[in-house]
Amino acid sequence: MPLDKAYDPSKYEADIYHLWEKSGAFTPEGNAALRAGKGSVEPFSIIMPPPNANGNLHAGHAMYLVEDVLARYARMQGRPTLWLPGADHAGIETQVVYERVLAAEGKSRFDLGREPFYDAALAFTKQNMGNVTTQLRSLGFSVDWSKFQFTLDADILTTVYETFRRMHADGLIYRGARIVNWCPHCRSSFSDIELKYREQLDPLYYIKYGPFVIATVRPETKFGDTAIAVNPKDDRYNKLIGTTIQAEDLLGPVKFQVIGDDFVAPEFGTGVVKVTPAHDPNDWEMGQRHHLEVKQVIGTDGLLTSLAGKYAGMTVADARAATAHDLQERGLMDHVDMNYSHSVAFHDRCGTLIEPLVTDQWWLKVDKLKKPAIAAIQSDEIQFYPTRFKKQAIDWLENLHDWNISRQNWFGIHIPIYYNATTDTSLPEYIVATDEAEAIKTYGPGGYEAETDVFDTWFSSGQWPYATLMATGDFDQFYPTSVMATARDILYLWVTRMIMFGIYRTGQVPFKDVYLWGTVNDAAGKKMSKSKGNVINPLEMTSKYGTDALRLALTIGVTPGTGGSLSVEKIEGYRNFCNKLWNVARFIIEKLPENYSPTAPEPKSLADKWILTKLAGATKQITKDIEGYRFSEAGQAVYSLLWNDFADWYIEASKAETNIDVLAHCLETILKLAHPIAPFVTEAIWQQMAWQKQNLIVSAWPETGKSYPADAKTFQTIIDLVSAIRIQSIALGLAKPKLVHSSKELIGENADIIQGLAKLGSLEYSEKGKGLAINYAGPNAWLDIEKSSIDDYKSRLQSELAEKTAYLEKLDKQLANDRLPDHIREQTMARKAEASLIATKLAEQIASVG
RNA sequence: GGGUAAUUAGCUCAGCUGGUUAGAGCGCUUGAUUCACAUUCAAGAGGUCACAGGUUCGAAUCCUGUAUUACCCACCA
Repeated sequence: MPLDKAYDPSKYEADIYHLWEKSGAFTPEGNAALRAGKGSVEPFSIIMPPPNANGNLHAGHAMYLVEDVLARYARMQGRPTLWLPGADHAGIETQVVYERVLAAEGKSRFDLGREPFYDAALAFTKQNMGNVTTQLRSLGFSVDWSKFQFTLDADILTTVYETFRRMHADGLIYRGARIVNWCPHCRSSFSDIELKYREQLDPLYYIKYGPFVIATVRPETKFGDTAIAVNPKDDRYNKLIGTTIQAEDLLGPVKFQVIGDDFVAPEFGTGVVKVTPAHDPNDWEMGQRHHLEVKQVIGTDGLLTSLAGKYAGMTVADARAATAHDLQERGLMDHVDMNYSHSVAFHDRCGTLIEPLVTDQWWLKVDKLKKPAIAAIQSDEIQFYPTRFKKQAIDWLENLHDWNISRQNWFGIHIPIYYNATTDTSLPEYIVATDEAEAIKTYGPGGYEAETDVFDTWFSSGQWPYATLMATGDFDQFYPTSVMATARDILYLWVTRMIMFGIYRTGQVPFKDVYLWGTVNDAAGKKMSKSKGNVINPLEMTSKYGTDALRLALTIGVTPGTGGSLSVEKIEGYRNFCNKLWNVARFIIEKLPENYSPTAPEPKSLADKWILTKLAGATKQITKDIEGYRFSEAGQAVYSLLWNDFADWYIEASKAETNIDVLAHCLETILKLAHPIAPFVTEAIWQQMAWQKQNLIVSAWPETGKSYPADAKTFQTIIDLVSAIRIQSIALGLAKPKLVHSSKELIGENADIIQGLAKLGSLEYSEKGKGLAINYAGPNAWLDIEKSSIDDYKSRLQSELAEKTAYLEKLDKQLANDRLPDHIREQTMARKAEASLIATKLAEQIASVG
C-alpha cells in the first residue's frame, strides 16, 4: 500500500499507542529479547510525578516527555525499564475544586459533614482520573499502566502510616500549639511554601497607647496585645523597659508591660511595637522570649472572638474599619499614613488572606532527617541537573525548621492517631493506630476519639518513590530509582522531602539523579496564564499538529532548568520535520523491491561513505547527549542529520547513483535515533518496513558504525563545489550551465551526481580552463560563460578576494604566535591552505578578466 | 535585603571543558513546480555576542564591577 503524500498523525497515533501497550513494551519485560545473552543489565526506573487526578494536563506536564525520552532510550538499550505512572488526590486543591462543585448546587462541605464530604470528593476524583490518564496516553508516554498508583490507594496508605508510626516511635513526632499560617476559608494551617505574597497598599494607623504612639496596619488585633516593645538601644524609650504603662483603649483602660527586644527597629514607624503573640509570627517569637500571655482575638473561622468585646463576631476587615473609626472618634488616633505598601500572604490554592493563628498541630522534627539528606546531596550521591540546584537544595534543607505536617482540611489522609476519651488518666493521652480495632485494644469500645486532622499532602507524596515501588512489588529491583525529573518549582516542596523520607525509611537515596525543568513560557518568553490569555493547550496542539511535533518543540531549544518558550509556529516547524521524515521514508520504501530484506550496507560511492560517516558521528553524539540530559542537542543533531545531511545531500545524490542498502540502513538508524523524542512518526514508518520483525519501541539502540573520514572529506569537497556552482549560477542568472573541469578523478567520476545536484547542463573535461572559475577549495573547475558576463561579476570577485585576504592575515597573525598549541596550529594551517587556494583562484580570475 | 540565572540576528533561543570567518528555527527578500516532500527546494539580507575593566598568545565563553530583566527565598509593626 503506497504511503500518503503527507504524514497525518491523527491517522496513526491512537493505533500505535495501542500496539505498544498491547505488545507489553511498556513493562520491564517488554524488551527482554534485547537482553538475551547480554548478562546482567542494570535496571532503569523513573517514578512519574503524579499529576492532579482532577486536573487537565497543561504544557508543564508535556515536559514529562523528558522521562519518556529516557525510558525509551533505556528500553532500546535492553535495560529492564520501569516508568511508573500515578495520580495525586491533591488534597486541598481537590477540596477547593469540589467545594465549587457543591457551591454550584447551593451547598457547602458543612452541609455534607466530614465523612460524606470525603467520600464524595474521593468518588469525584476517581471519576475524573480517567481524563488525566487518557491525556497522558495521548502524549505518547510509555508508562507501565499495570503499575499505576493513586495516592489514596490502600497500599500507599499502609506505607505512609508505617512511616508515621516509625517516626513517632523514634521520637520525631510531637504535638504542640504554635503560630501557624491559617487559611480561614480552608480552615486549615499551611506551610510557608504554600503561601503566595502580594504587595499591596494598606493604611498604616498611628495609634495612641498611653505615652506611646504606635504604627500598625492591624488595629483590630489590639485586643490581643499583651505587651509594648521597644529596642533596648533606643535612648528615647529604653528607660521605660520593665515598667508598666496605663492606656485608654476602646474597651476601657488597659495595662501593658514594656519589654526590650532587638527585633524592634527604632527607625521604623515610631520605634514602638504593640505585641500580639497570637496573631503575628514575630510577636509570637517575642512572646516566647518574654513569656507573654497569648490572647486569641481571631478565631479559626476568621471572626473576632469574645475577647474583642463589642467587635466580637466581626470579620477581620469589618473589625479593622470599625476599630479605626472608633479610635479616630475617641481621639486615640494620632494620624494615618495612606501610602504604606507591604506584602501580604495569601493561600496559594484558594487565594484567601492568611491569618497567623495559634493552634494545636502535629510537628515533625527535621534535624535528624535533613542531615543525611544534605550529606547525600553534598557528596553527589544524588546529582542535580543543572548543577546549580545542588546548592539551592542544600541551603533550603539547612534552614529547614520543624515541619507542621497536620492540616485541618477534609480531603486528605487522616493522621493515624486516636485520643483517650475515657476518664482514665492512666491511659496514654493518644496512641498511633491505623484503625479502630487497635484503639479499642487500648481504650476499650467507645473510649477513644479519632484525630480529624489530615497529613500535609507533601508528607505522603514525599514518600512516593518507595511507597509506589513497595506497592507494586518492584522495590527490590528498581529502588533507588534512576532519575527524578520534575518541575523546578517543586524542588523544595517535593524533591528535598523525598530525599529526607527516602533515606529515613529505606536507608538509601530515592533517586540517583535529579533533572529539573522550568516553566514553559509563551512565544514571547512570558509565563503562560489564563488571565493573559496566552495559554497553549498541549492536547489541542497534539491533535492539530501531532504529538511528535509538540514533543520536538519542547525538546529542541529548551535548556535544563530554564523554561522553554512554546509557540504554534514552533510546533508547526516540527510538524514539518515529521512530514519530512515521512517523505524521506516514502521515497526510500518506494524504491525498495517488493520482498526487500536488508543486507549489511556495503558503501560503494563517496556519498555512501560520507553519509555513513555522518551517521556514525551523529549516533555517537546523540547517545552522549541523551546520557548527559542534553535533550536539546540530541534533538538538534537528529534534525540536522535527517534534513541537512540525509535529505538535502545523500538522497539527492542517490537519485544519480542508488545504493538501496545504505538508504535503508540510514533510514532505519535515523528512525531509532529519533524515536525517543518523536515516537509516533518513527514507529508509523517502521511499521511500513515489511522486513522488521519487532516494533521500533523495542528495537536495539544503534551502535556507532564505521567511519570513513578521508572519503567523507572528499565528498565534502563535492558538496562545496556544488554549493559554489549554485551560488555563482544564481548570481549570474544561469540556467543549466556547462561546467568545464580539469579533474578526471573527483569531478569526472562523480559527474552525474554533480550535474544533478548543481543542475548543470553538461560537464566537460579540459586541461585548460575557460569562463568563470568556481570559487571553492578543490580541483579547478569553471562555468563556461562569455567573458563579458564575467566583467559584471568582477566587483564581486574583488570583494571576495578582499575578504579572503583579510582572513589570511588573521590566520597568519595567529600562526606567528609561538605559544600556539600544536593541534590548534594544525587546524589553522589547514584553514590557511584552503583559504589561500581560493584566494589564488580569485586573483587569477580577476587578472584574466583584466 | 539575600540568592540564582539571563542579556548573542527583527522574534524565540543554541553555543558543553577558552582557539569555528559566531549558529539554528521562525520571520523577511529573491528565484524555482513532471520526476519523496510547497508541511518543499535553492539562494540572500541581517549580529561592535548588554556595558566597562581584567586574566590569557588568544575571550561570546573565565574573573571583577555596572546596568537591565526574570525567577526563588527572607522580611516588612
